[in-house]
Amino acid sequence: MGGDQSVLDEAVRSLRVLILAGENYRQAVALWTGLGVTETQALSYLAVHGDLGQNQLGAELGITSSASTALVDRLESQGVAERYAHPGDRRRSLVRLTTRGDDVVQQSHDWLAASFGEVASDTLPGLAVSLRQIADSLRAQSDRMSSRP
Amino acid sequence: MGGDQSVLDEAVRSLRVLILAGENYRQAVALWTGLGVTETQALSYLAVHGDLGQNQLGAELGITSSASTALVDRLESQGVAERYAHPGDRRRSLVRLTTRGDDVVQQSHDWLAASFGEVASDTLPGLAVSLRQIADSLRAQSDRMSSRP
DNA sequence: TATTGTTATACTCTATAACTATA
DNA sequence: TATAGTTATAGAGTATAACAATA
Repeated sequence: MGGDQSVLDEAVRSLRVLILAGENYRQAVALWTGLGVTETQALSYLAVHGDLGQNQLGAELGITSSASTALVDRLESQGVAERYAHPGDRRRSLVRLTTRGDDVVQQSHDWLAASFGEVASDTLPGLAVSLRQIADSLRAQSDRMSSRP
Repeated sequence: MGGDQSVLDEAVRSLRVLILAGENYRQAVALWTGLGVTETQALSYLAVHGDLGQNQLGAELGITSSASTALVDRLESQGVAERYAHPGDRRRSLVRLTTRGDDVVQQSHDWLAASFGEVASDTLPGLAVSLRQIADSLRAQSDRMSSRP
């Protein structure tokens, strides 16, 4: 009867709305902090993955190495992240959050936490797992798409 | 013992990763279709909300009315959406997807559907509800943030 | 030779402000 | 007067390409 299909369609629709809400959230955080959208994405990546090489960070964000240079310049001038030397490879700069960058991340953490307010607390652990599975699959899917343009 | 807190923290972390994956997905769709990021966001909004006024669409995307004009100009020149007259208010232009715009949405629908591949099918209906709840709360939260800058 | 990052230049997209047309 | 959209101009952010330093 196509029940499976309509269930999947509904899930896709919800995911689409969530992605749009995430992009809206990103703009709101950027507006709130006075940073740009890409800057706040970078802070979020650094919070999740820990310190990254400058180009590695740019690759995660989908920008070129020259744009990465400009991005980290802005992050440093705004005091939310900083370069430091890679131990053992003098070509590389690693990037880490400053205390002020951590503050921004913590603030956005609280805002994200509030968005779970309507979710029943006993479903939260399973939901966290599902969100991560979707994120990982979506990332893999996007990378496959990008690799054959 | 802080168990509730750590469960919530883990959920927030998963949501953060999912938002980043969504932004990565957006870039991949833009690259694949040859459209810009904002264009593909607009197509997604039109798919979810149905036809919208030009400025209304821009407001959803967080851009100004002049940027909306330029955006819809691009959507039209690329053949994925089109203006049509509002019946009864000659100031307004409504925007709708073209057949080609629908094709883009359908293609991205399939990509999104694939990202549910690792989710157990019996959890899918409840998951769809949770995703929508999170999206709605996140959107409301972001609007609250934006209204006091 | 390959990799990491920087600089110079051009392009795309968006914001601000002034304007037209309609309600 | 207020609203929907357009145009002109300026600015932010990114891409491309050429380059320097290190592996």
